[in-house]
Amino acid sequence: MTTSETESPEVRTPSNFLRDLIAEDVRTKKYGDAQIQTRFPPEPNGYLHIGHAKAICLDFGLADEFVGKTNLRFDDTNPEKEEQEYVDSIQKDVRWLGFEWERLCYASDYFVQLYEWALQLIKAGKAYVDDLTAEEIRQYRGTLTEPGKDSPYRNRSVEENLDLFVRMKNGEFPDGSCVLRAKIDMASPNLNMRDPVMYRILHATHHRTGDEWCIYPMYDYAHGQSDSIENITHSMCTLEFADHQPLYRWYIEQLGIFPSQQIEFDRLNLTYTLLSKRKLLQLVQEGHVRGWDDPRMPTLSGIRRRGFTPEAIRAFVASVGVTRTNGIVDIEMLEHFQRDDLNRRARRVLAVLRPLKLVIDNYPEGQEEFVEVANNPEDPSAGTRQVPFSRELYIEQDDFREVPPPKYFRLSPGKEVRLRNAYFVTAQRVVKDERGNLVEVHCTYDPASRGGNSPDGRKVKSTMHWVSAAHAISAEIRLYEKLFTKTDPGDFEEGESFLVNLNPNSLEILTEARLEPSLANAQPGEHFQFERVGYFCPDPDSKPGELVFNRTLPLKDTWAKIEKKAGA
RNA sequence: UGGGCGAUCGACUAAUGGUAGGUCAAGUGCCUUUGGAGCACUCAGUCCAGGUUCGAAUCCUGGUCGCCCAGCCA
Repeated sequence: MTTSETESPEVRTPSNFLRDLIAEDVRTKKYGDAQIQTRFPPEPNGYLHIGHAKAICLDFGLADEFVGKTNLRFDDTNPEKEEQEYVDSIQKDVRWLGFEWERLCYASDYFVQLYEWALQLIKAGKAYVDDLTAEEIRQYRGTLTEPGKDSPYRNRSVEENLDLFVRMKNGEFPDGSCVLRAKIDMASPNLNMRDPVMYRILHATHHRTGDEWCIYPMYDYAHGQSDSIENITHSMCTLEFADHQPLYRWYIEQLGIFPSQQIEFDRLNLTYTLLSKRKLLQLVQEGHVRGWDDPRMPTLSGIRRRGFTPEAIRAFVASVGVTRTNGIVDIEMLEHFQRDDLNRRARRVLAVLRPLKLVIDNYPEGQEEFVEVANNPEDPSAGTRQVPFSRELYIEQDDFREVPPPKYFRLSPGKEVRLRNAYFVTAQRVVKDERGNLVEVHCTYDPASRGGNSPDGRKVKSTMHWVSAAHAISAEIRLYEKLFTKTDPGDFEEGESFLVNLNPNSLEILTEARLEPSLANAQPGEHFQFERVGYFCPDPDSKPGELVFNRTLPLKDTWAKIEKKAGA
């Protein structure tokens, strides 16, 4: 059993440069016998979105693969934007995605250590207090093509810097009056090295440290050292931080602490999707959506409410891979993995979104029976259930045409179709109201076709879903379309904003839907396929007797394509 | 026009000097008690120009194009 012929043809996801790099570090024992340690470092200033899911899968997934550990660390160095609400939602979302952290950390846990290291750098002549205003600092920084010039305060004595910095920390100075800067090189072609600010004065209340501090470290001064404190071996971040890497290393080298290494990868972008925390915040604050967890939002809480699953998201992330090129993934790719997942697990039910009464003239009045229906044809172990059938039913308005267009296989006068798992019916006549609107279709059924097959072997072109009018329950159905009309929501004319690309039809609410009675006890967190329609899930807005369903995704619709092609 | 990073089917991504392959999308057919799913097939790519080599997506040289950086945000 050792020949290559008997090896199982296991499916393996192709490698990527991150995995290769870590594997190489493990092989060469770059960190000795220490285990691989990563971290996921969100700033608690907003909700996590699908883009973060990629980072989470990489940070946790790769560590896991190499038998390492991952910390969840809140990068909470800016009290003005951060809130406990975000801290809570982030933890919930990471767990929902299926990951558990080794340690829960906060950059604010390291404020004392960071402060002491700042004193150390001042004593070493590597940092100074600068009294320049923010505007002056900008001017002194130079431009992309011109070098900056030294601040007049750059050569203060160590004693003076120490005194000033301690007084900064003690709250003797107002916001913005001065900053602590690293003394590096004002002529560096990398702007990040032109004496970057290490600390600024912010008399703000921090969500964890309260009013204990009035000076707060900048990202660059906090991140690498936080990594180092936690013995992070591989600190993965997105491409835009590549220019920060020299500074990341500079602090670690000057301080002589554990040499964590930063590695950058490409951020996830999706068509028709906005993944900017600032703009998502704007959508929420200005009421363009119903909240961070609006099912149209790309936030993890939004797509969770929409009915997306962690399994599908993880499969999607694995499939798009990781490189250093900036691209934009087709949203269809995400939707494919979600349909694939739900197709395997979602229980099938019959539900009519836009009802049209169908009366079976030759079915005995007052009679009812139950037909057996498979809960999931993809999974026989899901079993079957009994669904009530009677003389008056509802079918989908779209499933009947008085004048059928070419290739239309559904019900029309004189045509015979199958009611799923029930009987063959043939449309006979229609009933209209005084304004000429269709209100009922009358048909006849073939009693011999019970279960959905005719003993004479007769074939029908179409199978349709239905619900028994007398037994059906009603529900509100929320249909979602893309939130934006453009592939790139950030594409707009001068003087406009991304809001012009908002899709006015992104939410449609249906109130007439009729569902099979087994759905009466559906709970949020469950997933269903409404046969022939799409995947749906109960919304938390549901109340007893007042069900609300979200459409996660519609089923692929070949007929819609045919119709579109014919119309075009 | 300083610095950094990058460029493979329409999209994402493999091939690490040796047959340019996979997934999504698109299209065709088969099958079907979901016009779903599934199955089969098709379309379609190495940014450009030179060079090295028996052989280049890969190495070298020179271009072109794209993204990022001038917060006391992260």
